[in-house]
Amino acid sequence: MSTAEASTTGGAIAADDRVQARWLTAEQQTAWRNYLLGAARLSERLDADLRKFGIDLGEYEILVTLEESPGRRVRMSELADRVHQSRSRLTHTIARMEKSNLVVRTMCPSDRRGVWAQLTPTGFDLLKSAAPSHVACVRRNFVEAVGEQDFAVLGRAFAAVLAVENDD
Amino acid sequence: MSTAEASTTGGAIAADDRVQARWLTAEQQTAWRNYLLGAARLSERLDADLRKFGIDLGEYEILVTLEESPGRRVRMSELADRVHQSRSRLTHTIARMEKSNLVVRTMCPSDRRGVWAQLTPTGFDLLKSAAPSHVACVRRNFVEAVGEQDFAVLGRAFAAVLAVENDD
DNA sequence: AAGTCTTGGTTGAACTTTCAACTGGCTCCA
DNA sequence: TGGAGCCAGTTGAAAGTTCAACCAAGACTT
Repeated sequence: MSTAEASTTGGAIAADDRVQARWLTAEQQTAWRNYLLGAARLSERLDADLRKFGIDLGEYEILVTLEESPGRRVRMSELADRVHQSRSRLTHTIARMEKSNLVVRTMCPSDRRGVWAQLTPTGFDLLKSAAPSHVACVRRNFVEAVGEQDFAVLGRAFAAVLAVENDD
Repeated sequence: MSTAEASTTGGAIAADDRVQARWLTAEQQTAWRNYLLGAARLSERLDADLRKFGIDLGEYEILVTLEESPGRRVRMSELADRVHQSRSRLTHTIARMEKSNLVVRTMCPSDRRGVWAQLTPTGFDLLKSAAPSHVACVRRNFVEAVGEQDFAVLGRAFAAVLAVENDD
């Protein structure tokens, strides 16, 4: 990177207000902002697409995760991790989805604290009908927009983000 | 699965449920999921960092945008675009920030429909104190995790996402 | 076998975001 | 000059998310 310049991840703070720290270079700032904006737009578009089927991306991810799992069911806390939602949020979300008959909750026999979220036939049908449009949307707005090469880089990049050790 | 196989952006749908469509390859799926998960984790970490200062990423972006603008003020609807929030959401957010004295709203003389959101000295001070930690957090969890090279690619990639023409 | 600690999950209230309706000011054209 | 239509911004209720407190069951310790 070139030299560290005073700015607040962006514009210039008046000279006498400069702070001692390593800022981002102009290029890095641009990249960062492109990311912020691009990611926001992308999820807007995916949500808009899924809204036709009455769900949002979070719920779609739940359906996919369930569908992929043995018996089409997953325990709540594992599901929470896999779809990166808080336990509490997942409880509420699954409650809503249960009302729409997309999933059902059943007690887990081996661990009586546990609860399985299970995909229903209705949920599976919804997934089947939403998937083609959704995948097309991801391809069009992301994979193809970015290009195969860069898309692969992007995959690595976010794997690296995940790998950053963090004192959570 | 390696080549484009029946799946719901992910796992296998039973053979007799296959749908005609171009799915993602296994590598593309992995990349896509890394992105979904990585992006979620990243914003979690940035939010956690900013929470120390009593704001979230959305509010931080507002502060930065204002700070960078002539007179440290921007009209509501332009601000909404620049921080990719809906007009309505911005109204509520700015209302909250006004209560904390981070911004003030003033009538725009040239267009009497218009409203300026203006950064206050308090808001500016908060920005100054939050910025170093925030930027460090972005560097650590994103720029450096990903590496200079790939980070640049990422910038291009999301510019491409933004460039996808869309019948909004 | 009791005591404590941890884990899995839910609850409800507080807070934030979305959605649709609405006010009022600008524009343009007859 | 007076609509018709559009643009800027707000409003309040509904929907969704977060937060902290909670209950119940497993696990570990003695």
